[in-house]
Amino acid sequence: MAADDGKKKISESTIQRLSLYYRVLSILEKENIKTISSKELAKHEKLTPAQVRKDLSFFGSFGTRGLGYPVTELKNRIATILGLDREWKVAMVGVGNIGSALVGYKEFQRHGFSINMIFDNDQRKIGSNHKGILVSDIANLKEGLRENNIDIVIIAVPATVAQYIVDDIVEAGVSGILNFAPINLKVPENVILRNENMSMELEHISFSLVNRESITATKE
Amino acid sequence: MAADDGKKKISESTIQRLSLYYRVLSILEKENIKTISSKELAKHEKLTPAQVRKDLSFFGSFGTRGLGYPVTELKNRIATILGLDREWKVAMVGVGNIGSALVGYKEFQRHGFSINMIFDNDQRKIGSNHKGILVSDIANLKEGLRENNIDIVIIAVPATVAQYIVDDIVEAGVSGILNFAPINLKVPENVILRNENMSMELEHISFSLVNRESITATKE
DNA sequence: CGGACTATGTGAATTCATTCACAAGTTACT
DNA sequence: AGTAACTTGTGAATGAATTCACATAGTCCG
Repeated sequence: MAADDGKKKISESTIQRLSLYYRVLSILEKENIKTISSKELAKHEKLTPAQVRKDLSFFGSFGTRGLGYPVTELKNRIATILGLDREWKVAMVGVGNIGSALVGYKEFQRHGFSINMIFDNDQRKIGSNHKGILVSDIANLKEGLRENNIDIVIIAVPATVAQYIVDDIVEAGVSGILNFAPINLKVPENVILRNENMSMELEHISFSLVNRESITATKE
Repeated sequence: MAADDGKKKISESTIQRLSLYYRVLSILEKENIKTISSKELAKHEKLTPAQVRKDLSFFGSFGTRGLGYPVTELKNRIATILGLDREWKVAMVGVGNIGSALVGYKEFQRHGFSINMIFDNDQRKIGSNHKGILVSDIANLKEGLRENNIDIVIIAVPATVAQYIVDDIVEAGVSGILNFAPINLKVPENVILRNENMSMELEHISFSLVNRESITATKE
């Protein structure tokens, strides 16, 4: 069971699916369901049972043959794997439309991400209170992040300035960044950068609708 | 049905990357750059030149050997492929934190997605104006979507009610749905459903940070 | 106009991810 | 205790996506 130090390469998609499992398991736990099979779990997220088992097997063997997986325990194990068993200190840079919405997004808190700093460059916002958090001047970004030991920064600023801000964040020693600006940012390779591009999903829908039309045209 | 005319199967990730190319090309066009090689294009999004060429080759051959791709033309071609050369009528369901932010999100407009209906169930919001759009009663969802020929609906409601709303949307004949609620929704297979799960990316960062620690610990 | 470059487009090779299939462990029931 | 029914965990097989490598086709410049 302690086969941890072997550097297995876990695929991106496996990690994404762990998030999904975690979500489902949380719901099942609330419904007081004690045990779930890979088959059932798979059905909840439209995956195959084999995939569920393979994903989990990268991290250990959590199930009982003939029975399935213990819901609460598996949920907790996944929480540990994903690092959700701790509180992450998060800062938001930019409280425009998106930034402001994310500060109030309950789902983040629920998973252990607590946003407790906000930065902006708008003089009208600086010093004001946003959902109980004081908005700091972005001029103090670097020191602010350092002094508060921020783990992760969420960037919700215009694409044009995002790179400058990232540079500061990196200099401040933060090594997890979630970027909402629609641009590809450069960071040193020891920094984890993930991008959230909301237009992309809409464009995917658009693509699918257009390509589906040939089928629709021939009538159902 | 009829349309099995040797249709190439385009992978999810190719489509995602087309969005990225589109984004880069738009910027290049503004910078008045006329031509770009697969190598340069790849560099902008940290991909390989071969991947860029392969992706594009699924849709035709747009480049000139020895020179590269014509920026504006390629951009327009991709727009056509992705269906961004038209105006999509979008409705937002739920104007809480997230919904409200997305209604004001400029990036959507820029890509041809114009949100021109909003639905909510909160009496205090119904009838009010949100960034110039009248908030309608969600009780009228089905008729509203039909009457206004909505193409795509964005769901930003609590997970607990999301499925009911999706059922209505589907019944209204809408066949593109972007879901922000953290739950897996069921739709008929002719409906395009995509999910945007913002916690997922944060959890990915969290995972990477935790797993990086072992490396950081042993290395330098 | 010709030769040196440059860069595409694409089958073939390779790498990576998913699914299959089955031995092995566990339960439930008689 | 024996057996039928489940379900995991995992190598092996399959399938998908990425990268390689090169023939092909154009550019550029003296």
